[in-house]
Amino acid sequence: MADYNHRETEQKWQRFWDENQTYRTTTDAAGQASSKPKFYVLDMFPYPSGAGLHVGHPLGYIASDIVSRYKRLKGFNVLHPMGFDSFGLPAEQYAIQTGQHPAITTENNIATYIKQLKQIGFSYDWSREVRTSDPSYYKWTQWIFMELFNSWYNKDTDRAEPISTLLEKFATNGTTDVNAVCDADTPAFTAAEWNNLSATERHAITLHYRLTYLADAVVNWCPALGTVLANDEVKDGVSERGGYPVEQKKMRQWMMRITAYADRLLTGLDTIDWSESIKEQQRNWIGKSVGASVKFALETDAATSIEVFTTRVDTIYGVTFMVLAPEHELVGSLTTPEQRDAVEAYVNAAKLRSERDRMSDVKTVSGVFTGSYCLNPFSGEKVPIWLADYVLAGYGTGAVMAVPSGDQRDWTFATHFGLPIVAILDTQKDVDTQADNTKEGRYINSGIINGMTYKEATATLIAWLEERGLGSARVNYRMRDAVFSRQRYWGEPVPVYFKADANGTVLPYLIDESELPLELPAVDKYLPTETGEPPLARAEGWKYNPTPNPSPSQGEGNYEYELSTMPGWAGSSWYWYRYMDPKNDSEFASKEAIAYWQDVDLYMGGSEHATGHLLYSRFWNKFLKDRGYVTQEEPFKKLINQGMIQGRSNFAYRIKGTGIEGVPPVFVSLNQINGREVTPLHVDVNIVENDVLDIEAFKKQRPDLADGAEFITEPDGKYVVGAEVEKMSKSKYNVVNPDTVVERYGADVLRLYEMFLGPLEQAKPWNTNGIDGTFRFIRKFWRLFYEEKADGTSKWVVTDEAPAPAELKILHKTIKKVQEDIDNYSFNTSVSAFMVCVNELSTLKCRKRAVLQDLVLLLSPFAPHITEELWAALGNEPGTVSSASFPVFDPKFLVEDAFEYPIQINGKVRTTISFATDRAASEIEQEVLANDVVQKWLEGKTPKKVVVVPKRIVNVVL
RNA sequence: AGCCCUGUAGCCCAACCGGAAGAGGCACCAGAUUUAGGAUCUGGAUAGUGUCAGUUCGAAUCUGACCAGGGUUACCA
Repeated sequence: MADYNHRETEQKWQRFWDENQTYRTTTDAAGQASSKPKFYVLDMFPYPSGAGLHVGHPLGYIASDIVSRYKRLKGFNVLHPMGFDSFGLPAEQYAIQTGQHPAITTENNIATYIKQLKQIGFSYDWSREVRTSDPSYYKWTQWIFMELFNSWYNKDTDRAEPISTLLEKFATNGTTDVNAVCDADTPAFTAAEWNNLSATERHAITLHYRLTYLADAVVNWCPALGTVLANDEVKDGVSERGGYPVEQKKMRQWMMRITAYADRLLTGLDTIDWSESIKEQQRNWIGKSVGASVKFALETDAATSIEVFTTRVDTIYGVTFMVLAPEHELVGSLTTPEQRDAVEAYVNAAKLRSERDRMSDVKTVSGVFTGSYCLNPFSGEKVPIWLADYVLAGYGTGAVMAVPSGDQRDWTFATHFGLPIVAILDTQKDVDTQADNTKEGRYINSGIINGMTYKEATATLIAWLEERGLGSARVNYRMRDAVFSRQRYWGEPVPVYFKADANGTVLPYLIDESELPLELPAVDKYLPTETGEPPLARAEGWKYNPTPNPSPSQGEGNYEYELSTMPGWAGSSWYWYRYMDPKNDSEFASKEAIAYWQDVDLYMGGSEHATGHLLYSRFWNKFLKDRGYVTQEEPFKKLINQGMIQGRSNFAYRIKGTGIEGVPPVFVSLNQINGREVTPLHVDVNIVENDVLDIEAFKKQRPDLADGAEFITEPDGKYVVGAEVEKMSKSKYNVVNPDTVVERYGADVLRLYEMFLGPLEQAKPWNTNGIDGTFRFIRKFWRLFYEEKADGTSKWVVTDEAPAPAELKILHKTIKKVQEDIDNYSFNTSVSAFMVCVNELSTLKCRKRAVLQDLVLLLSPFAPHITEELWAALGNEPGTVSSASFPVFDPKFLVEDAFEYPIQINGKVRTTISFATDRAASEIEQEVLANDVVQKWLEGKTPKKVVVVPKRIVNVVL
């Protein structure tokens, strides 16, 4: 064997692993899975985009693969799968442009992905691969949808229950005992009333309770994409994908009652090991506010009142005006004839302002008086009612009791329109210059709460309100129910059809479970129809005919299916269970498999899913738990967000005034610019090495820029480029493809180098400059085993000699460090620990099998190919390095007899003295003070204090 | 505007519960080897930890304020 050949070796082992299914995880459904403890390592579901992987994508995969391999060596039964979230917009957009079926595009993209992933040597159990767009997978996504449809949320038991328990309650006691999360306009009725209803009437009522339901919702409609978007798919008023404008539109949509779980989604965060920033983002998204709702009756109509939500009911005596959202339903009836023109103008202007305008313009104060008044329930004072667009129709009740002395927005509004400002706490300061939202002090100008503290006042006011039916304590959430419909083709069909009863009322019904999966039909085009219906309306003859066959003569059958499809997050909200039992055709995963694997121990992925996927998955998981299908309340115990890998762009500098009409371009090297006016132009980072440009390659690649160009180089003839960190993207010519790196340096080097770049969770730029270091490391490691001879051949030099203490010390120091680092997900430091180890063993010329074999095992999670090769060369069964045992750290090899103490005088090191590690501090102190150097510094004085820290330092304080 | 993360050699990064600022890598310089380049080996130089205070015998580490960069949310009553 000559010098290490990574191409040959890596391909050999990748083939071996494939053929021998080395990483196949066996959990047999019988439950006797394995006596080993389980460990589930999961990477976030990738969407297989057409561009393939760039060098930033594998970062998290490498880290999770290291953990997987490490845990296997540590005796765990590891589940480490990979699959594809393969429904989605890009394939569909491509289909619209080219007419190619998205399934074909998706298939091709996945093939590229798998090829790239396999090249990096990941230990995925590919036999468990799943794809959300596969009918055998989405059968179960549809099944879960059906379960949601067949469930309601019982607030008394605080969990989801089958709809049957609700029907029982209706039949025995009507709505009296029902404490459910349901629509706002749900009617109340008695058991007798219920029992007299027709089947369709009953069905209509249950629709108010189901965890997925149809509603006319104001949605984010994106005309360019032809679909609605969830709130988390809209960024800055434009679509996250594509950046198209989004407008508000009322449409009939399937909704998910995630708000039923708001509180559990919030409290569950305290039980999981996720980064504080992600948890905080989820908390903000859920947006729980504890407060009260209060009714303000109208001055002219005591029967009608405006309800507000407030978190500071204690400030109610400071209310000097009321503000409604321009969309508020009472606006019309509240407006007096004198104000009508002004109000209408304002409401219309607000309607025209897009979400985006509103957001970009938060400074301008605007509003209009309706002319009407309501009454403060406590003081009975007249409160003028205004409209302003700083009040959001969608939050709380769309109305705010304005307390200018305590709330800055109210203060700004009051000041602008000359409304009164009344202080209500004796500690409030300068309410003439700004609002003061303190809760300290005692109330003034405040009727029944004068002299009370915040706590006393709040309790008193709420009790008073509840007694009179004028309000109550209330919790409000910012989070809304999630829109579940997408007017798209490439997604899961919703297993619902619509049927009219004798009176012509059309209601949704689930298809029969035996008919799952409801497969996506073929269509002639992937666009909405001319009448604006979703693409599925184009499917010829796509109608529901329940089995056994209905009689069409009676008007049965040929029912319309739901034409919208599910959103991207549907398939990814439960996929980790499918990996547990991916081929199961009778359940989404067997009870035994779920009981064994339970939950994900380590979840690796980007933080961009903070409020989308990670919230929806927790929601569905809680639902499945409630219904008894899964065992854990939270799906992902530990979450790590790998940092984004940014691009590092390179620039060539063209002197201004050159490269235009007849003037040939002149490029000047970075250090030769000397204040000249230059235009920086991106150059492909792949033709730059250590910031030196390959001029010939540049000319060839960009004749448009460099044809006939002159290059002013450094004195040594090199053209040095500039560099800047930017997002990795094609347009910036800074994309580095992992395939290129693997070809040149090998997968092991890529893996090591990606980890070596820096802390996993930190964002960092990709810079190929440093990769030579890890490349040298791998070869140096190889040379511990094979020595190169003068004639260029290599010789196996490992011996069976007993290792020396110094060698064992190096080994065990490394075992300890690597183990601790992996446990802390600090992979950059373990790579350098390996470098130290190999450097030290090389210096000692250590060839001992007892040391080197353990080192091979230690390194195998990071560099699986070379270690597999050496493991076999050491005489072990080929292909078994991943099923061996991790070397055991033994502290006895690290024991030191003596420690060289730095001796400080007043914090400055003046000398060092060696002491046995078991010397008592008092003895050390005496000897230190007797030391010549110390005596010299003492100058005969007695030290104030002597600090002796065992095995660290001695400090003599004068 | 709020919250979170990060500031250590030319660059990427280490330094545990405060204990001699440097482990590792890149780049750079010198030497050895080599026909040359590459590769390899040996040796070397460079920072006082973003700024200012505080706590301490002792601060890169803890606290506070500020500055810079990145992320995230955004009128939530």
